[in-house]
Amino acid sequence: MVAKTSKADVVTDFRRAQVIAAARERFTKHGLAGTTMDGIAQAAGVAKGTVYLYYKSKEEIFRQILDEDLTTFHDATVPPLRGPGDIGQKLPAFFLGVLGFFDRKKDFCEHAIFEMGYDFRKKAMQRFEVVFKAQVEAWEAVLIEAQRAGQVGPLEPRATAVTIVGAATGLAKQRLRGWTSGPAEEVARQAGLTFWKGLEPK
Amino acid sequence: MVAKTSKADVVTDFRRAQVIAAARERFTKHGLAGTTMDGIAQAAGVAKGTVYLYYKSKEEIFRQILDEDLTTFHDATVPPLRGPGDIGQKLPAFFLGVLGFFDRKKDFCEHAIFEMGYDFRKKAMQRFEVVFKAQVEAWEAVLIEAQRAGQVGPLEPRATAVTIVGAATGLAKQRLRGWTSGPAEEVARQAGLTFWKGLEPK
Amino acid sequence: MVAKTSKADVVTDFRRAQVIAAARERFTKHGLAGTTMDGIAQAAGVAKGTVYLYYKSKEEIFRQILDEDLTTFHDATVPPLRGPGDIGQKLPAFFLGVLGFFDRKKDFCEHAIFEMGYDFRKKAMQRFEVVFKAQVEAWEAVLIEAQRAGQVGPLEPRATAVTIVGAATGLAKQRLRGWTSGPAEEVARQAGLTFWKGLEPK
Amino acid sequence: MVAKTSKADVVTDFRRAQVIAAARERFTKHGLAGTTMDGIAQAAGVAKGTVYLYYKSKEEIFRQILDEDLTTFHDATVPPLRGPGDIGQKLPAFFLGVLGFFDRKKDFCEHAIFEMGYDFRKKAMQRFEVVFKAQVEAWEAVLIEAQRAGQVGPLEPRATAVTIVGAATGLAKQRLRGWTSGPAEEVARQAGLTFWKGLEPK
DNA sequence: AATGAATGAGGATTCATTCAT
DNA sequence: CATGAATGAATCCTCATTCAT
Repeated sequence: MVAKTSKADVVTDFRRAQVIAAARERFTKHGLAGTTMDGIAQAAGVAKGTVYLYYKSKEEIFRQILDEDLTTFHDATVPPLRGPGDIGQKLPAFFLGVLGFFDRKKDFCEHAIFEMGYDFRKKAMQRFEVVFKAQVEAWEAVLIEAQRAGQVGPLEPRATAVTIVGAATGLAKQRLRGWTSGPAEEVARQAGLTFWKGLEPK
Repeated sequence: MVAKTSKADVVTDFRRAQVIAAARERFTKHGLAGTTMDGIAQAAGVAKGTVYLYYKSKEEIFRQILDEDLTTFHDATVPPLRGPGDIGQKLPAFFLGVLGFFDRKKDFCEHAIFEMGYDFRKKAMQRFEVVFKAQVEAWEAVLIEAQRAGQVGPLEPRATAVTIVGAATGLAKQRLRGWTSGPAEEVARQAGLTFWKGLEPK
Repeated sequence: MVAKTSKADVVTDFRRAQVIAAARERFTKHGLAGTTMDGIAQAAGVAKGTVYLYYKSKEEIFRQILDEDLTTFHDATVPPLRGPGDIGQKLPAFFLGVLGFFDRKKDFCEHAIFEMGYDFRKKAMQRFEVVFKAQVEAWEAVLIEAQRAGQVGPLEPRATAVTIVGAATGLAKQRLRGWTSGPAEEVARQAGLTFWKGLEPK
Repeated sequence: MVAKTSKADVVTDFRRAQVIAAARERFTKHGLAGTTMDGIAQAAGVAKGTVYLYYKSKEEIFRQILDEDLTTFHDATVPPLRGPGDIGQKLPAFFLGVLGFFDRKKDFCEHAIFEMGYDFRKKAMQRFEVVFKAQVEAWEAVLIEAQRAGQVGPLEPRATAVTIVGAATGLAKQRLRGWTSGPAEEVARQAGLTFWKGLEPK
């Protein structure tokens, strides 16, 4: 039997997308605390009550946006590490993935990541953690493999993986703050080089 | 003649410290928005009105904590870069400074850095920016000098400085999240090595 | 096509009237400072938040009441002076207009006129001033015209106008205080006579 | 035995005067509600607690000022009516007394008279009432006497007295508002004339 | 399904008054 | 007597959530 998408489902999907888009815009502009359900409803062009038909609380809306973005983030950074290519290629690619994501989501992340309450953040961060851990593990695997192949020196793989991932998000955050301005590609290349070649003169 | 501290001054200092300590604890547990003046007062063991005798608003309390911490942060990370020592020493020292600061201020920074409202954050971030910029500039100077002395290869100093500073805060943030657990010294050493030696085999 | 009043408009009008009526009552009983939004809401039989749906602050409510009453006041006293009739008729009519207004608005005016805060009053008084000035000017015109027609003696029109207007409000205020009790008509007639005939024996 | 004024009494009197003077200034500038005990204490150059040593509440301070001023007001307006002189002299003299009082106390009255809360005003107004009633009665006596002597026409004495007193305070209030600016003497003379001669041509 | 009016708990801030020193 | 730190009740206003239409 063929999966059937009823008219109701279409409407529901449409409304949810409408609300999410509006909420993203508001969270972006005003932060989590500064965003009101009124604001979201208005931006979505529906009545406040309607928002509650599709999401049962402000938190749920926020969580969904976070979920979506984290999935995007994961997909942009982890799978490539599992593919072919040597570290010299994977380093800048990874940095670019991270920087690119934050550049694109700049608006939202600017507030979103940083503005949640206690319990709320705890849950949100667990989700972030999953992605970061996946990145660290992917890098760890890459480094172990590279060591086996003699492509890198005798560094501790776990610690190095953490350093790389930390550096990537650190750079991204600095870009969010506007402290680094060049094109993401150039920054990613440069950072990749620093890690790959080190600072020591040859 | 010796500077004289009146009894009133002592009490004032004591109360302010009391309030700041309490506020730090509350901001830590509940975030900026989640912290109430009632909560701060209670944690400080005084009446709500008393808090207002020493700070005229929640924002002022927050700002003071931020100021204190930023000064500490700056002093722990920038001056050492200006002192003697080669990059191989300065790298882990710098990482340790950053990690150590966030480890110690973990409580407060956890929320503080990331939770302020729109306009509010703008101002707060300008203060953070000052410290980060100072770090970047100090590193840039170190790298230029090192290049002149032939101690490092032909990397672009500014971009490299940004990478180092970004990496340091990135690592610190990961520790805040509990994603890296070892002693700060070890992490700093490891990260320093990665930057210094690079990943390439010799 | 006939102007259409939507149901929403009707409800809005009703609520606003409800709030204004309640506020009038509270201001009357407790004065401006002594009236709380809770009190107004309660008197209006709605929740506090509801009041804020229709007026965005206590001040706005107060201002609206003031505006309404000042318009009424102006219309009851100034236009008649511009119509036909000699001073002997206009005097008691004017007194009656002023007394009647304060009698009717007794409740509110009792406090309203006299109880606003510093800056606030300044603005409110400018509005009052407009009405009083209009009265004075209307009287001045009446007196000048009457002099031209030889109906009054050689008094200074401006000063006399001020005296008449001052006397009218003074009388009204005494009634508010309960110091004069007779019917407004009689008081107005009597005062009109005093001004018209003077105290001197013929 | 001679009344002895102990040193304590002198200090007490001094302090009370100090507080009253300061309070007058603050009430004048900021109104009743806008004046804080802190402000009064500061203006008096004593500590807040000290104010409470001499007056047990803000209301009591206010009441005392009112009492003082009302006594002044009474003495400036009522006794002269009982002295010799015809109505033609007493009218401008009375107007001048009223205007002069309000001119001098302008600062304080501006707020004081008009800003008290419900119960508070009730009491305050009873005191005002006493003075106004005394004025009305004094005028009534003057008019009755004058009628007996054939100096005025057949007007109703009570109503006329009310009109005169109302006019006087009305004029005074207009001056407080700044709507009449000339010298008090001239305004009083003018108003006296209007009442004495009436508006009718002779 | 959609609406948006109504709700009321919650929070920052003020200030008259008290009381230990 | 004098002080001024401490108190906490009181008030204005916001906004997430509900529910009758």
